[in-house]
Amino acid sequence: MSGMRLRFPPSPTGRIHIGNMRTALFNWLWARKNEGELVLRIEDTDLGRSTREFEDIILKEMKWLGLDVDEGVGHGGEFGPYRQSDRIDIYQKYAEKLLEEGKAYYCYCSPDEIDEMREEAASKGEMPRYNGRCRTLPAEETDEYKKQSRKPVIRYRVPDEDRDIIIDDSIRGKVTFNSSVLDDFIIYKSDDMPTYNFAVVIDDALMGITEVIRGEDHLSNTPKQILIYEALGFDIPRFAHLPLILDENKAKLKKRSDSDAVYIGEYREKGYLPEVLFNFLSLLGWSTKDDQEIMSREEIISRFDIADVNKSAAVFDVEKLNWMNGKYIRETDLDKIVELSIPYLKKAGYISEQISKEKYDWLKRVVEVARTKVDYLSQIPEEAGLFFEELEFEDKDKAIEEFLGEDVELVFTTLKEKLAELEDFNPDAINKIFNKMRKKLPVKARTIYHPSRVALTGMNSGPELNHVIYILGIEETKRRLDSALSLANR
RNA sequence: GCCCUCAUCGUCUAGGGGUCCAGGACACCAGGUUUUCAUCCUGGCGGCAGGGGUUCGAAUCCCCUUGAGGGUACCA
Repeated sequence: MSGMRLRFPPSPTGRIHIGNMRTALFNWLWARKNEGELVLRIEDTDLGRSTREFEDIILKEMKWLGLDVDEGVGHGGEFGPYRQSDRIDIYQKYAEKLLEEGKAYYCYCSPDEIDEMREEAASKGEMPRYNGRCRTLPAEETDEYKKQSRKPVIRYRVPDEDRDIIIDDSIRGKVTFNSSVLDDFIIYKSDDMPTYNFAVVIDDALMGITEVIRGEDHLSNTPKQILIYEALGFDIPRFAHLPLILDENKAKLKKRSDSDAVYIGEYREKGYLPEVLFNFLSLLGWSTKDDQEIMSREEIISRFDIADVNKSAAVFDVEKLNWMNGKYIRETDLDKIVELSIPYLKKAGYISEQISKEKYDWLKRVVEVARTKVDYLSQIPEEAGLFFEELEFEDKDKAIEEFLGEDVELVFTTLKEKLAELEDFNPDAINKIFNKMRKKLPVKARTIYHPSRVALTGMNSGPELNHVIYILGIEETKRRLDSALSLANR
C-alpha cells in the first residue's frame, strides 16, 4: 500500500461510454501502478436522471474490462456508504456548518430573477453570474418568502478578496483562475440534495482521496471545489485533468448519444475483446516512448505514468480499434476464440446448445478460417455461413455458365475420384491433389480452381479451397460438385 | 460574449533548441506471397495552423492572430 487513494465516481444517468471508461481505466492504471486503492462511488444526486439500471451497466462493463476496485458500491469498505444518495446526512451537516459560520447563505431568488442577473452581467461583458442579492437578506424578507413557501437553495459565499486560485495539475501544470469570475454557486438544491461541486469535495475529503483523475470538462469546476476544501478545512488532493475523447464530429461524448458507437456495451456485444478495449483505450491520450502499441495489461501498468498523458483531446477512431481487434482475434489462442464465437454462432442458429467433441473440433476449423476476415466476433457467422447453410449462389446464371465451361466435368470427376482415394483427409493432402491435377490435367489452372470454388461455396472468392473441402467433408463436397454438374445438365 | 484548455500526416501519436529536408501506427495507394478474397510481407502518399520575436540554430522557448474543445445549470 502506498497510501495513494483514487476514485472513479460516475453518475448513473446514461450508458457508460468510451470516455467515461477511459477515465476509469486511467484511474485504475495509476492505482495499480502505485499499489494504491481505487474507490468506486456512485454520484446520483441528480434524482431525476439517475437510475439503478445505469448503475448496474457501469458495474457490469467495468467488470468486463477487468477494472476491479478495492472499495465502493458493490464492494463495501470502511469509508461508506458509497452512493451519494445514501450520504445526504453528511452533506447536510457540512452545509449547516458553513451556514453557521456565515460562509453560506439561503437564497430565495427565482429562476427568472437569476436569468435577469445573468443577462445583466453578460451585457457588461462579464461572465454571467448570480449577483449575490440574498447575501444580506433582511429577516422580514426571509419571513415573507417563507410565507410564500418558496423553497430556498443554499449558496456558498465566495470571499470578496480578489485572488488567484491555482490548480497544480499533474498533466497541465499550473492553471490559474481569478476568484472574481466565480459567483456564489449553489451547494444545496431546493430538493434538499447537494450539488455536485459540494458533494464531490466532501466525499473525496472524507474518503481520503489523494489523487483526483477526471476529464478536462471538470477543470473549470475545480476552483469552486478548492474554495470548498478551504472553507471546510480539508486537505486538497492532487488533480490530473485528462484530455477529452471526441466523437467523429470532434465534440464531447454524450451519455445520451444518437450513435451507439460510443457505448462500451456496444463493443462488448459486437464481439470486441475486453483486452483490446483495454489496450486501445490506454492509448487514447497516452503512449509509450518507443511506439509500442500492442501490450498486455501488465506491460501497460508497468509503463503507464500519469505525467506522460498528453494535453490535447483525441478523436476516437473505430477503424484503428477494428484493426487492433482483428489482430488480437487472429493472434489469440484459437480455442479461446472458438469459445467466444460460439454464442454468435448459436444466435445465428448455426449450432445447437450441446456441442459434441467432434462438432467442436469441426467448429475449430471453421473459426480458424473465418477469423482471418473479421474485425469482431459477431462477424464470424456471416463469414462462416457457407459451412452451415445450404449452398446459395451469388449469381446462379453466372455459376451455371461457369459449370458449362470446357473441361469442368473432367476436373470435377477427377477431384471426386482423388478425394475418394485419399487415405489421410487433411488440408495438406487435399492441396496435393490440386497440385497434381494442375500438372497432369491438360487444362488451365483457372479451370481447376474457379469452377470448383463456385460449385462448393457459391461465391467467386473465399477461403482456400483445400480448407473449404476439409471443412465440408468428402460427402458434402461430392454432393455440391454433383449438384453443380446437374445444374449444367451434365 | 466571458473564463479555461489545447494546437505535429485524414485519425492516434513520437519529438521537450542542433543527430528532424520530422519517426511509428491506423486508413489509403502500389507491389509481392497465395488458385480467389482475407491474412501476411515490402514500398509509397501524407503533417510541424499563420505571423512576429529569442537564438549561430527552432516542430521544440516567448508573444500575437487564427482555429478547435470545454465551462459558463437548483447536470455531473
